[in-house]
Amino acid sequence: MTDSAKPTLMVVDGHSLAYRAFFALPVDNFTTKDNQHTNGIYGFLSMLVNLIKAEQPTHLAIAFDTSRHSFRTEEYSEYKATRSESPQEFKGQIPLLQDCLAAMSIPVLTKEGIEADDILATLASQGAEQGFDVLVVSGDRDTIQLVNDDVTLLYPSVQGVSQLKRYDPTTVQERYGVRPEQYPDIAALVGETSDNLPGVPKVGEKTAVKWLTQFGSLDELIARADEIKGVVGGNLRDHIDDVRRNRKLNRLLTDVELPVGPSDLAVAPIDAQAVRDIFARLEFRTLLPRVFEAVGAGEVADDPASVVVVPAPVETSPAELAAWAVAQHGDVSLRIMTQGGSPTRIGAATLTDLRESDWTESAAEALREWIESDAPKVLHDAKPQVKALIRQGIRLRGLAYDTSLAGWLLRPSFPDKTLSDLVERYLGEKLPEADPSQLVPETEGATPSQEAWFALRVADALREDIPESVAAVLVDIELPTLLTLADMEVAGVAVSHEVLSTFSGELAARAEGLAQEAFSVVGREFNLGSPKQLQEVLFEDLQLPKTRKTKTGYSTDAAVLADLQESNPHPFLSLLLQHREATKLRQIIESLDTAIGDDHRVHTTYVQTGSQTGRLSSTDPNLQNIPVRTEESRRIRSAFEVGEGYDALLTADYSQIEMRIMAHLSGDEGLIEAFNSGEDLHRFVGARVFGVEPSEVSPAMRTKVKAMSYGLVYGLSAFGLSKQLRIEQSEAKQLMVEYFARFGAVRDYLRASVMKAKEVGYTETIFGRRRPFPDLASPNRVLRENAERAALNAPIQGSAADIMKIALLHIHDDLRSQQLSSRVLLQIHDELVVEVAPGEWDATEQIVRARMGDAAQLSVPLDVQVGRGRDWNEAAH
DNA sequence: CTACTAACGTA
DNA sequence: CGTACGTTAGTAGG
Repeated sequence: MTDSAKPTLMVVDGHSLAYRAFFALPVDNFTTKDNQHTNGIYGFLSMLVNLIKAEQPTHLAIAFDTSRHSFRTEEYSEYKATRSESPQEFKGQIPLLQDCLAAMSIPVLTKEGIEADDILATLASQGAEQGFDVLVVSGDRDTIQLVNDDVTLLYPSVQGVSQLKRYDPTTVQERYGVRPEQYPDIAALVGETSDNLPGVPKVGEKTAVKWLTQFGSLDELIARADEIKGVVGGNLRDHIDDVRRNRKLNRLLTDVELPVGPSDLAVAPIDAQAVRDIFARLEFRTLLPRVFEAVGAGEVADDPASVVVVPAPVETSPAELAAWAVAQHGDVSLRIMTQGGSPTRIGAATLTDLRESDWTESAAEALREWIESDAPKVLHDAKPQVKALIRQGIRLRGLAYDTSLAGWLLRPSFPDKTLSDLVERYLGEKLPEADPSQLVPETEGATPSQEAWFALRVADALREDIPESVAAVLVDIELPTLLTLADMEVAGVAVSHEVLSTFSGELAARAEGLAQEAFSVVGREFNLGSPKQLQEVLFEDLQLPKTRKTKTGYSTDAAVLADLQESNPHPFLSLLLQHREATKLRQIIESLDTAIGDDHRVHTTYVQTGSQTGRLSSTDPNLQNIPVRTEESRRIRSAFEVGEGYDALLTADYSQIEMRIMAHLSGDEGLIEAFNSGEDLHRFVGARVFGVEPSEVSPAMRTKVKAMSYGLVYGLSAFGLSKQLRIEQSEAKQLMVEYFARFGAVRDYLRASVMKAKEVGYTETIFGRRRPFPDLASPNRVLRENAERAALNAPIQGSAADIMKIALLHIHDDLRSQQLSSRVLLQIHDELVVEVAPGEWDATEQIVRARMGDAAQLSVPLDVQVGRGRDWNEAAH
C-alpha cells in the first residue's frame, strides 16, 4: 500500500486498456438499442472504478493516443506498421469514453504526435519529483522502465483487465531479472513484434539478461560486442543498428510539454447529472451506483457552491399572500401543491421574499384576482397546477415562464424531468428533498414557496442560456399551448362504455375460438401471447424456417409472419395473426374502458415535453394511437361520442402537411405546383415520375410514389423503399432516380438541411424550435447515420407540430373570445376533435377552418378537411 | 415489485 | 438499412 501521508497520483493509458477491454468483453452484451458498441467503454470504466476504490488516488488523469502517427513513426516509418488498424467499432467508443470521463471530472490528456505512454512517463517523473506516490496503469510493457521507489506500475495480467499486476522495483527484478530502468535494454535486444521492432535473432529474454548482467549496461555491451562468441555474437554485431534504434524508440519521453502538472489533477466532484445522462445513453445501469460509490457523489453535495441558504418562508393567509403578490412588480413564482387534483397549499416567491399558505375555503376568492391578472408568473410544470385552478373556477393568466418547458426546449433530447434536475443543471445546487424512505425524514424537503424560489432562479438562469428564436417558441407557442391543453384535459372526451363492452365481448369470444383452433392445429395448448413459447411452436414443433433475429431469439412480428405465410403456408399462421389482432383490439378497449371517469369521459394527459421534435404525446390513456386503419377497428372510434349538452363532434385534419412543408422548405417548383393544382398529390407526382397523364396513373404507380414521398420525410433508403414496396432494390433505386429527376429541389433541400445541421450542431423548424444533434459528428457510422435521418426529419415533423400548436391555440382563443361553448377536445398530431355546442356549428367550423388554414404562411396552401358526426368515426367522413 | 423486451397501435 | 411516440403482456431479476 502507498504511504497515506503522501498524495497519490494515478495516471492511466486509456487507449491500451480500453482496447484490451474491447476484446475481453462480448460485444453482444454491450450494444445499445442504437447499435452503439460499448464493451470497451464499459470494461474500461469498470476497471477504473475498481481501481479508484482500491487505490484511493488523490490525483488522477487518463492519457490517450491521438493517432498512430507520432514522433516515433517520423523516426522510423515502420514503427507499429504491422499493427492492424483498430476496428471502427472500437474507435467509435473512444470519444464516448472521453465524454464519460469528462462527466466524471477526470482530466483526459492527449497531445498531437505524442503517445499516451509518454504523457504517463512525463507525469510520473514530475509526480515522483513533487512528492507523490505514483501509480502508472498501462498495458504497454515499455512503461516498466518508469518503475522506481516512487512509481508503481499496474499492468493487466493474462487473466484480463480486471486483474492488474503490481510492479515495484522488486517484482520487476524478480520477473525480468533486471532493474526497471534496464528493461528497455532487454526489450531493445529482444525486439518487440507488436511494435514491428525486430531485435537480435536468436536472442530472447534469457540471453539479454545474461549479457546485461555480464557487461553492466547496453552501451558497454555494444562497445564490447566482439567479445561475444558464436552465432548470437555474430547476430548481435550484424544488428547493432537495430538495437540502437529500438533503444531510442522505446525510451519514453519524460519532458513532454503538458498544459497541466500533477498538482492540477486533483480528483474533482463529478457532474452527477452529466454522468446520469451519458450512462443512460450508453444504457449502463449497474455501473452508475458503482461510479457514485467509488468517486463519491456525496462530494457533489459537499461542494461549497451547492451549499445555498434558502430563504425562510413566511406563513400567511391566502388573502395576505394575494395582497403581497399584487404589490410585487417583477415576476412572482408560484407553486400550487395538489392532492387528487385539488389545491392543498400555495407558495409564492420573489428572489428575496417567500410567502405560503394553506389552500383554505376562502382561498379561491382571495387569490382569484391576482391569479387571473396579467401580473407575470413563473412556474415549474404549470399544467397540473393550472388544471387544479380550473377545477376551482380560476383561470390562470400572465403565465410568463415555465421552467419545465424552457428546459425541454433547450435540451429536447435529455428532458430534465424534475425541478430538482434543473436546479442541479442550471444552478449547480441541490434542491432539498425529503428522504422518502424515512417515515420521519431526517432532511426536510423544500416547501412550496421554496420550490417556487428555486424555479424563479432556474428561470433566470434559463433566460440567459436560451437563444432568441427558442425563447420566442416558448412565449408565442408553448406557454399558450399549455393553457389550451389544460382546458382540453379537464374537458375530456365522452366515451361510451356500452359500445366498448359490446365490442370487447365479441372480441373475447372470437379470440378464444381462434386460440382453441390454433391449439388443435398445433396439437398442444400454450400461451399465444408469449413470444418465447411461440418460437418453440413455430420453429421446433412446426419446423418453420427461422426468421429475423432479435436480441433474445427470433422475431414473430406481423411482418415476418406474413412472409412466412407466403413461403411456408400454414393454417396456424393466419390463426395466430387473427388472434393477435383480436386480443390487441381488446386490450386497447380494456384500457380505454377503465379510463372512463365518473363523468363518463376520458381525460388524457398531454405530455408537452414528451417528444424531441415538438410534438405532443398523450398518456393515461394514450388517445393518439386509437386504431383507425381497419373497418373493424374503427368501431372503437365510434365509442368516442359527443357529450351531453353538445350537438356534434367536428374533426379537422391537415392533409399532407409534412409534404407541404417539404414543398415550402425546398421551394421545389414541381411540388409547389402539385399542391396548387388541386390534383391529388400522389396522382400528380406519379404522373410526373412515370411520364403519363394524371388520369393514367395506375393504383400501383400511385402506391409507389406515395411510399417514396412519405419515405423522403424519414430519410428512406433504396433498401428501405424496396422492402416497403416488396420490389427489387434496383427498381427502388430507379424509382428514386426518376423521382428526383422531377423533384430535384427536394433532394437538394434535404442534403443542404443535414449539412447545415452538421455545421451548426442543431436543426431548426420554421418557427425557430431547435433540436441539437451531437451524433452528427460521431465517428461511429451507425450513430451518425441514425442522427442524419432524425435530423432530416426533425425540421419537417417539428414545423408541422408548430403549425398545429399555433392553430390549436388560435382556435381555443377564438372560441373563448367569441364566447362560444364549443371546445377542442383532442389533438392527434395533424387532427383536432372539437365538441360543438348547439347552434354553434357554423361559427365553430369557420374558426377551425380559418385558424388551421392561416396558422402559417407557406408557399403552398394548408388544406384542411372537416367532418361532422355524433361520434368520432362518423365525424371522420 | 421493478426493469426490460417484443410487439403493435397512431401520425 | 424510415421519423416520432405509449401501452401491453411476458419474462427475469430482486
